[in-house]
Amino acid sequence: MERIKIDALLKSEPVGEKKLVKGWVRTKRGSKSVNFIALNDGSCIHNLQIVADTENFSEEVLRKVTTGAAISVVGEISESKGSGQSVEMIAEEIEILGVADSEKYPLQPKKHSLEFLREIAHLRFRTSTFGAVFRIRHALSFAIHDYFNKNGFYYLNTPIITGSDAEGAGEMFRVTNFDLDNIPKNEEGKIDFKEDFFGRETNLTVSGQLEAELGAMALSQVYTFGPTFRAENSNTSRHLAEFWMVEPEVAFADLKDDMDLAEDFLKYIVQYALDNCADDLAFLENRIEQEDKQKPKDQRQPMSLTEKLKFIVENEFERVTYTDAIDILRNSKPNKKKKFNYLIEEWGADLQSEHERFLVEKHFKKPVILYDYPADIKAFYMRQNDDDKTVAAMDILFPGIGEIVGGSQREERLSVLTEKMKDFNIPEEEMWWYLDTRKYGTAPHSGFGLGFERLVLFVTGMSNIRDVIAFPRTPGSAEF
RNA sequence: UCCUCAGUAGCUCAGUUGGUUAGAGCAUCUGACUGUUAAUCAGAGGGUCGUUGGUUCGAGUCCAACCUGAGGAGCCA
Repeated sequence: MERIKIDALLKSEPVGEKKLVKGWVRTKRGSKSVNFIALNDGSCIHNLQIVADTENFSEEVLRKVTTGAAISVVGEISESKGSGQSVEMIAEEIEILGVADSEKYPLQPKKHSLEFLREIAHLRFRTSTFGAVFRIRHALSFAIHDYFNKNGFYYLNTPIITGSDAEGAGEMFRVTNFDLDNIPKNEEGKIDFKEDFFGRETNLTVSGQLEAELGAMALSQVYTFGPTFRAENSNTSRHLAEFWMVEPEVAFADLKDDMDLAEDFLKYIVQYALDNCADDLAFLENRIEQEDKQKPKDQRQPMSLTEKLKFIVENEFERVTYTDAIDILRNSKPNKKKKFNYLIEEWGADLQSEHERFLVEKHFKKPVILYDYPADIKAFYMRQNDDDKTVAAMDILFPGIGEIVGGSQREERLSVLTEKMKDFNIPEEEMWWYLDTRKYGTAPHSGFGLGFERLVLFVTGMSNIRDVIAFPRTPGSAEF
């Protein structure tokens, strides 16, 4: 008999038919005469209730049906006599595929703290919460490819090992094949990278953007979606040393086109989750509500998870220039009453988390796109505006997450770009290939980077980024 | 990296101004129960109180350093 997934079974409710299911036991309860087994196979949030009449099975078999065990069951589907589920399976054959010693198996049929589950990340997939999170993560990932494919973008795989250290996006992880106890030195006593595997210094990528630009300058529209590495000693609920980033790059597009693309893209992804992950979202929403009940009223979420997601889809993002944002902040109550840790005094200051949160959560109460930032606080490749003070950069800020997207129109004018690189101390000779796109057939182009885990955080309503990636890499932590 | 808080049974936590043998709920095990929904009821087992050092007649409790975790900040996506 062919196995049926529990999701398909619960949706079709084939009452009266004999079916085969396989999965992992969540709980077993019952009396002398009858046992109830909650079985989950990861195909959906729901469990299938298996009813096992103790007369039909040896004590030996039923004793091995414990939380965590993998079993295979054949039985007839019938309407449930109990409440809580509409159909159940009356077991005829139970095969134990893999036992789970109940004295040692760490997952119990009760709520565990997320901190504890992080320590057993290899098993946390088996909980309802992480099942929901990873199904949603998959759906979002699929929606991203779907959106770009429908809109004429090509998926470009940019290198993970990069020879360029000029990407300007933070500390990099060194990639080397050297025997670390015996590193070759040159005549000056410095490390001789000519002897290393690639014949040069190499690192893990911090961004695929520069390479994506090269692709966009021929294919018109490309996107990358891959792992990204930052060796920053960041210990927050929003940062990972290894994370996944989505980076579209579009030729013949200015900053407004870039903002339009990012907003449309985010709305499509969120709508996709609403349309395709209703059960998992409902579970997570309920979970958040239960947690909120423990908190004081002023710390509770103003909107439920699905309300929050619908709000994103249904409302225009607020577009504000950096200059206007500074004015709003300067005249804001927390600034005047000196409640900000960093007071806004003059134009040119970098915005802190508290300022971004004020704009998004208090002032506009919706996603905000900030654009036209001071050139001094942004990267070298961003296009200089006519005012000579600002660059065509934009950040999208989401409630609870902060910066979810960072993008810009790229500097396409060779002389302006090389001038900028001098100011930023970036050697032209290392970037010859990048500059070639400005020498030969240069054109306006734009793009942005989206932190995938931050998107997953927002859509699932989880609060720590380590709980939306299977095996988080953070400073001092690379178990599993 | 900085600031704050925490670390007691498998999990979640309580433990009084330092004072006999360190507790609870859940989980586990044993038994009871004809349909349970985190089943219920009865009983049992389970501890190097994060580590090291110090103060003291005496430390889970006080002090120091370190380790681990969480929240916030910086860096950013």
